[in-house]
Amino acid sequence: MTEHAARFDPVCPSGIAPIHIGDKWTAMVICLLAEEPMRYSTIRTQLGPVTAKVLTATLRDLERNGFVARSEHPGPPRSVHYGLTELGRTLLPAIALAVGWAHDHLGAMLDAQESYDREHARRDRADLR
Amino acid sequence: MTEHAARFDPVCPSGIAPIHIGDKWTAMVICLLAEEPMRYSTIRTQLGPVTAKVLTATLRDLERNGFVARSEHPGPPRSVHYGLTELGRTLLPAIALAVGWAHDHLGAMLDAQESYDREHARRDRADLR
DNA sequence: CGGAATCCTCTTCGATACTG
DNA sequence: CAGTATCGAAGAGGATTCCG
Repeated sequence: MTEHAARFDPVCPSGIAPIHIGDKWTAMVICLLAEEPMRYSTIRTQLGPVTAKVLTATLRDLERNGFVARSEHPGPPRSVHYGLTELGRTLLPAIALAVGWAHDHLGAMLDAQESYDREHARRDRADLR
Repeated sequence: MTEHAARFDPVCPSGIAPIHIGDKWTAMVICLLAEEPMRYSTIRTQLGPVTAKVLTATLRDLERNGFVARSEHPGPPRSVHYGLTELGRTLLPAIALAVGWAHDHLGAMLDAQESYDREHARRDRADLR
């Protein structure tokens, strides 16, 4: 079954959680490519709101680090496929750990933030007098 | 035995590796506090080249997330201690995984970078003609 | 001693428009 | 289709100075 819509929640915890892989879109790209090699425009569609510039920069960085391999098929219409390398697969446990941590402890972290912010809002109001 | 000099290699891989915990100094602070609670100035000395502003921001963020607890002992001279909470300790496996990954695969990643850069330096020179 | 205030630079991300 | 070029906004991190 082929998915044609974005597959990542816009409020996905990857921006909130304290464990990060690469930069903003890196972990999501790796997760996509872990299933199967994929062409540029497919990655773009699946990710949702990422600009071509940023996606290209992300893929270039992944390629430079040896995590993904790029293969160009001449056209027209031409297509460029990206796939995870063996080295790239070594990052999957790290992503799994990050997801697991978020599942287990993100709620506690958000509660702590709320308490902290509430406490310091009270202090700030008190400081005004 | 008390250490009075910085304990982190200035070229520590934590800035190069693709797995990050929090921001620049977060993982190192957590590693320090994992051994024992510590006062502000001790953390500062152990970390080495971190400014007061950035260390304070890092500790505030950790405190807000519920990862460290702050306890103030009035003076003079006053002292403020920071210690890991139970929630904070849940991040230790993530740090261990990051360190383990770097130990196992960082060399391969750096080799890939070198090949990539060499390859693209050749291409760039060729493109000039 | 443990910060806070201010100023600065560098990088990251996104929006937009254009191209082989 | 798979990018590149340019611009601008925002935040992270550091240097410096001052404070209770």
